[in-house]
Amino acid sequence: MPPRTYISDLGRHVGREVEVAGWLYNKRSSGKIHFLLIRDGTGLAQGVLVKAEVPEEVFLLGETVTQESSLTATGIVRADTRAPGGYELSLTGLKIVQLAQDYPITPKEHGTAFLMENRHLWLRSSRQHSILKVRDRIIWAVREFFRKNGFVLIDTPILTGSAAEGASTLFETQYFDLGKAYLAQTGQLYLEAACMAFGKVYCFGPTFRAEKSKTRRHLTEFWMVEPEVAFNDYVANMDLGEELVCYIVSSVLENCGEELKKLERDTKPLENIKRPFYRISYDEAVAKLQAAGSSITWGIDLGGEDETILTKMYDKPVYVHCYPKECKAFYMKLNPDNPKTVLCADLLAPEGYGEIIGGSQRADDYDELLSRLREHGLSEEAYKWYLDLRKYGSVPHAGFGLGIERTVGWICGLPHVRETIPFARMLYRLYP
RNA sequence: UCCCCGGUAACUCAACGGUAGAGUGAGCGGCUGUUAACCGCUAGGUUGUAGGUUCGAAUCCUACCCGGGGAGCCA
Repeated sequence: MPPRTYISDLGRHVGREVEVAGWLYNKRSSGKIHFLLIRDGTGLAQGVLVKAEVPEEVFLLGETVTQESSLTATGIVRADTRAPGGYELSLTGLKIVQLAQDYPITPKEHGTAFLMENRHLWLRSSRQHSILKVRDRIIWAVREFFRKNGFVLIDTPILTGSAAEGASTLFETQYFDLGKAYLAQTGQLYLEAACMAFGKVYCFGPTFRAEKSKTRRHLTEFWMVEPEVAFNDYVANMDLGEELVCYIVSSVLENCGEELKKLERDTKPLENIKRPFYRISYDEAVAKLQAAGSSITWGIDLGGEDETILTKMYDKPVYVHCYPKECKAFYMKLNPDNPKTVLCADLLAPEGYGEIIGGSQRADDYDELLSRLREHGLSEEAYKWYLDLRKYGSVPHAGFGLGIERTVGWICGLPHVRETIPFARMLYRLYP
């Protein structure tokens, strides 16, 4: 029996007979010669089946085998520039593991609604394969970055007893006899507790928003990484965000060149992602937007259109900091230089991809936090433990959340976040 | 929740008040180097649902259902 090999390793076996195991990606035939395009998850290889060179029954299997049938094939590895992947197999044997019938996704065009309905199969196509490999790399880069920089991973709860950011809509469930529980929309409050224990911490997990958002930038379930650092102010927080984003981008450029090429992503704008990024205050942003014709007035949040206008003025990500406090969550620290604003900073990705980071320095004074809780009409009892953190050795601290799917979408140059996660959860999609 | 767009063959679309059609996929046949292979033939439809207007509706009107995009909100 020839040795089993992954397609990505074929280059190490030129001239020798090997076995590959996978699925039929596509097939072309010319009567006395079949071209079987085989994928195994590591790559694509073309198997060439010549009538005169194999037993009759093997050649017939080449006619029978259908798109996405599972199979094993043996053959001699040859370098050939005509073949996708650079190597091809002169087939000596072929076995069908299971014969697929009427595979719904053909090599021709399909609409996204149909493809999303067949997401469990769509994952097999090369474009989706590339996107999810970039996602994998981004997640590894995030974990590497925090580990190298001395952060401790803290897993925060997904089931919580109260809303973290108040107004947003939460997914609700009944929690035994203790009443309603909610799916977490951030791990931040728990992370603040952990950063008082460990100094530098981060959490990384799924987060849930029951908002009825129907846009290319929203999912109801998405992944967010959130660092929190004791003794950092909002400026150091922006520094950390820049370092993280640069680390992610350079890791993708270094390791995913092939994937980005398949996605036809122009890597020039990504190669430009180096510190420092741009930083402007909310006040400056409003002035620039008004000059550019936006109808924004001081005191309201930037709209999607405003973000697009703003990011197109810059060739790198841009931080917008110190928003009016009315736009932002109760836990953000008031700006001592202008108490109408808070010490926050959102990072807008270039090329119109919008907000990928939202962060702030946190309110660390007991009385300030208490009055802000009351302003937002939140229960003091539910936040007792959170207030405790301001009673026992409170320190300045800051953190942010980075949205993984938006980051994947930006780096891959995709029009919609639904392709950046294996199984997207959206307003009208819970299947498959 | 609001605004805009759409729903015709398995898929992508055409037909725009007068006999529902093409390409792809599927099935059969041909072809020894194909690259979304190519060539020939065949099968495949209660036009999202329910009502209405009309001699006649895929087409016009109303309601509903299902999707897509955007607003708000956010990562």
